[in-house]
Amino acid sequence: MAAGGARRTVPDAAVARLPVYHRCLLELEAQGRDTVSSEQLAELAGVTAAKVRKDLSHFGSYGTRGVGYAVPQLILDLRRELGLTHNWRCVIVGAGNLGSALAAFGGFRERGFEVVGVVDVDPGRIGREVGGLLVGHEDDLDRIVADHDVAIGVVAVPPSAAQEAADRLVACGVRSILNFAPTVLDVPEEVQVRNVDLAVELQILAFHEGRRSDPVETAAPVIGESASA
Amino acid sequence: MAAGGARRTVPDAAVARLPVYHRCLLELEAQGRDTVSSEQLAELAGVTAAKVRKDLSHFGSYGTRGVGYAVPQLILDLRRELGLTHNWRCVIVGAGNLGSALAAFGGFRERGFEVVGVVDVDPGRIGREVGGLLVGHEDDLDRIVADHDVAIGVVAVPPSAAQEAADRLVACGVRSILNFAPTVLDVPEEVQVRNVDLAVELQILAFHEGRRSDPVETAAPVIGESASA
DNA sequence: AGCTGTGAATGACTTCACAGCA
DNA sequence: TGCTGTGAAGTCATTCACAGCT
Repeated sequence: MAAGGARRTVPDAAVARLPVYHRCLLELEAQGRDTVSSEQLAELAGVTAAKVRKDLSHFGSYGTRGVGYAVPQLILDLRRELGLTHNWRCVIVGAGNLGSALAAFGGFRERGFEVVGVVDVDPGRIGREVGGLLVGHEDDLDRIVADHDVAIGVVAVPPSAAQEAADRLVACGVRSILNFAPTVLDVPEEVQVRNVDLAVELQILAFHEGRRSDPVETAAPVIGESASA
Repeated sequence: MAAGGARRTVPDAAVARLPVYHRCLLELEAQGRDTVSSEQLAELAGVTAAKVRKDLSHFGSYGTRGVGYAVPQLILDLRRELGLTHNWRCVIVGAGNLGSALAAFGGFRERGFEVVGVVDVDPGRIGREVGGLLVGHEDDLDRIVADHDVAIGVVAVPPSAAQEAADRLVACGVRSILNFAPTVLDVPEEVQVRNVDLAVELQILAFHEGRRSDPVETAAPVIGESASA
């Protein structure tokens, strides 16, 4: 918890936005822009200008007053801060629809992540090729993680198998897990988990959608719209 | 955002957790449990007991003191609150790896969502079958949305095509979009967007992984990603 | 002038702690 | 007794507003 850790403490909310800034800056760079103001970057990232400035100030990346931020420099700073100066190796557990789609997704490599293995327990899937990799057996996990110094495990199995998949990853020494299974994983404290539950995302949309003037048989009728950025 | 209605104003952070409670309760129900305490539900959902109680209190779902919450009743309350009393129709734009995986993903239907169409612009994909549906042309979008009263559009196209896909959905009358493209969509104020950028999730993991001395456990769903701009 | 960086103010969310009911 | 529901306190995050550099 409060164990004396890193000096620079960046709020979680800010951390979640840094990758978005990074993405926007790459676009700007591709367009040949060499400076950008907090307001312009905010527009691109879909946030407020004050947020951009405060977020960037957290790790002391200084812009130039009267001008803005130097795009290439800021990209470097963000890359360093996000640990993207080297590629992170990932392994995907589960070669079903989602796991295969993730393995084949080209967007990872160019953003600093390399999928070095895909494993499954289903013999019908083992040996197939997805995204240029052969699907291995789950027992190969240990070797794959060790051989490639894998840092991140992706859980893309059905919920009933998710905990076991996580246990295996943890046993192999993986300390960061991206979990697509609709289950809360039980892992040791030093392992960080991020959950992406697609149905949850849809349900959140549905919640807001339901509070418009929707023909759902709810007790309360139309109530003031939300929204406004 | 989320200025909120007059009466029941549920904080965004709480809304993001309701689907998780709902999911856990379904598990409990399947196990035959008929009551659950805030502490037990918290354990399952990976949050604190106080959070559970406060979240549930927001929409006046009353438990029984000394006992806990009645599982079936609470499921009904959550279903009503989340607007899951009827199925939501969704359409997926983009029949690439991800779009196909989403279309074939069985987990949606059982959680209240039905994919009624998948469209693409690539002639090579049109006509193929994914998840029991034939991939249609993007020009069919209008008809699909109208015919099935689609409420939610899923953008699963490359970033360069995402804005156009969103524009089309909006033009068809869709007011809720789940965006998997790594781009900030520009949509009218009344349209709500939730972004899921897989590379961003990995980058957030990498950030924490990069600060080795200070492990962090993160289990919170992504909030603040929803836009209304 | 233009725009960043930042304390101070505001607002949102979480946790505490306990009264009150079953 | 056990557990919920909830004000109050505390923590975290966002916005404001302006000093200060270019």
